[in-house]
Amino acid sequence: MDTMGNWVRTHSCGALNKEHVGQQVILMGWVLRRRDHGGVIFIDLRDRWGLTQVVFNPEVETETHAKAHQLRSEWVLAVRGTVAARPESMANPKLATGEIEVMVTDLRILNSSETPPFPLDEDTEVSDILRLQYRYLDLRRPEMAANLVMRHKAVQTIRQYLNGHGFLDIETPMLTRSTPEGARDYLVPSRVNPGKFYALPQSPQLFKQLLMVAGLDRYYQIVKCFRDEDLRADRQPEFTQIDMELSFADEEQIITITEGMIAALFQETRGIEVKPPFARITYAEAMSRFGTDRPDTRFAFELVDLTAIAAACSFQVFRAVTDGGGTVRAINAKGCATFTRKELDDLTEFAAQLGAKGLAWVKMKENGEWQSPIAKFFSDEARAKITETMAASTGDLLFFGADQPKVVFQVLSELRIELARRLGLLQKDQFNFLWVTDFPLVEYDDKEKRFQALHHPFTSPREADLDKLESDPASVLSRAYDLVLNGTEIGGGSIRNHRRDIQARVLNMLSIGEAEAGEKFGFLLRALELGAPPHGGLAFGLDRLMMLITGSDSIRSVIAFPKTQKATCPLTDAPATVGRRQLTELHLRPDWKE
RNA sequence: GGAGCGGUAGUUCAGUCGGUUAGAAUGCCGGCCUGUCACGCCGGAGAUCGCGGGUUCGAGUCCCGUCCGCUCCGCCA
Repeated sequence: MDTMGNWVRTHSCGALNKEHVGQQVILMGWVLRRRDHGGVIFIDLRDRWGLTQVVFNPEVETETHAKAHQLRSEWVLAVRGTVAARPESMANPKLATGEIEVMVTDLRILNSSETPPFPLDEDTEVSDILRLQYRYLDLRRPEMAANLVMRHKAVQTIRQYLNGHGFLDIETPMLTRSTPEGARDYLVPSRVNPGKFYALPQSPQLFKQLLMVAGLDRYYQIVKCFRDEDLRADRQPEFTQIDMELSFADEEQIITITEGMIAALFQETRGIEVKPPFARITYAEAMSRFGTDRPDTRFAFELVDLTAIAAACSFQVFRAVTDGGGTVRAINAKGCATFTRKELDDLTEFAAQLGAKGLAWVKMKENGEWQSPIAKFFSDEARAKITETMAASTGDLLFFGADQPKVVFQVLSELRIELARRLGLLQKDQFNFLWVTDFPLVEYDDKEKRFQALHHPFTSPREADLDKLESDPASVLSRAYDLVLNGTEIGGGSIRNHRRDIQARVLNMLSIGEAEAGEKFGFLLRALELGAPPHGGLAFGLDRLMMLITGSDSIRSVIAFPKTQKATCPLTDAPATVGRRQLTELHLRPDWKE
């Protein structure tokens, strides 16, 4: 094994090209591959920036060549040599450095490596757990490194943009107290306050509002947040938010500033021009047309309301639903009448898993004829009416959902995405942004028998709806807005309640009593009494944004050290048990049971 | 808490109806090779079939339980 000695790296492994021919260089990196011809030996040397072929020729330097025979995958090298142009026929157009190679005169072996537990090439799909256990090897793979580089660029772009718009980057506490409503908290026991716990923040919501009361006017933070809930491909227990708050701004100003930030982000990371202003849709329209508050608008298959027609038809299944206050909606899968029976059975099963009792379908034949298990239950007129309402023509495939609205919306909204997936309509390079506005302030929770905030309890109601706060809570709309990208919610925010009296009425509406409010966030309510300016803001999910920007299927691909679905870290083996002494110090009982 | 899919050599996978010594590719080790670029050729080593139990003359294969991974529902914005 050698040391670096006085060698200083002159170039990265991605830097050299024809212009460097003849120069003496020193490269350092890892052995990606070795091609040992007995005589000449080729090594692909890799670092974060790229790949350079370095050549050991016995005629150039016999001793160095002999030393190079022992090199293996992932050994760490320093090589000194001369940049040589490859003959025309031997250039490798797949490589950025493919027109040159380095003829090595001196080799220093900085470290050896055992055979890696999995190949670091791009061709093998390695199991997730192995990748996470050896994440430092996984991150050597160029596509993973590229994701982290892209994330770095994104963060720098956002900081630069917000700094330029008068925002201050201000840190807020990680050890704080449980926020009301939201998700389950991660708790941290306090040693010096026996029996008491901090909570890790689900978001800096209350602190950023206090910063507005403090007069700091514009705040942002790229900050870790924590939620102790079950994981998904796009959900980790700790994740990063781009958190912002502005004073003296209304929805329009916040949306405009945000759109500029997103445009800069896509320009700098992907070189993609996205043109504000983004499309907008109200919550009510989104639900009615797409069955969800985060519609993917890259494809059609919109929901059509057939409740009125169904209520007047003779099909008992539909009639029972409409008589029971349910809804009947359908989507027209244009040109999908070629679906096989098996595909339809699969989709029916898919719908069943989402709670559908069945999934009626109609294949459109010539002259408006229906091929469908339910065709016989409809009169000619009813069929004609539905065909017309659905704008259905020969070759189309109709799917019907009949149930309570919640079920129908969920089933059909997921079905449209599944159809698009099967038809290859989900183009990863198409970016459809959509603001969703005019959310209801609250929704009724059947289990808890009370209204719950759709966004959070500090969201302001629309001024026009203020007089309905007590009389008709369900009809009150909020000043909240979400930004949706290709069917994924990437950000959301609202104008907050800056007036103490209105905040009190909202809390009252949410059945949060004065005592409870005072105990949990009395400090915020007090701040509202001491000159809180009108303010609002929003937060973006950085991980989700990066997932979409990099075209990844999971946010795990854009997080350096993510957790598994059971929220463990195979690399560090967290979470782990701790000793009795630590528990005792924290006033926790060491004899806990399942 | 629930549903689905998966777990076989270092890795990625195959393994039919339960039946001989569990295969392939790649990687690894050794040998040969001076222009390859996923180098090539020859040879070799390498398996707790996730774990536990059961059925059977016989289990990678069937049954039960359990652990782990992934996707989804619930949960979560």
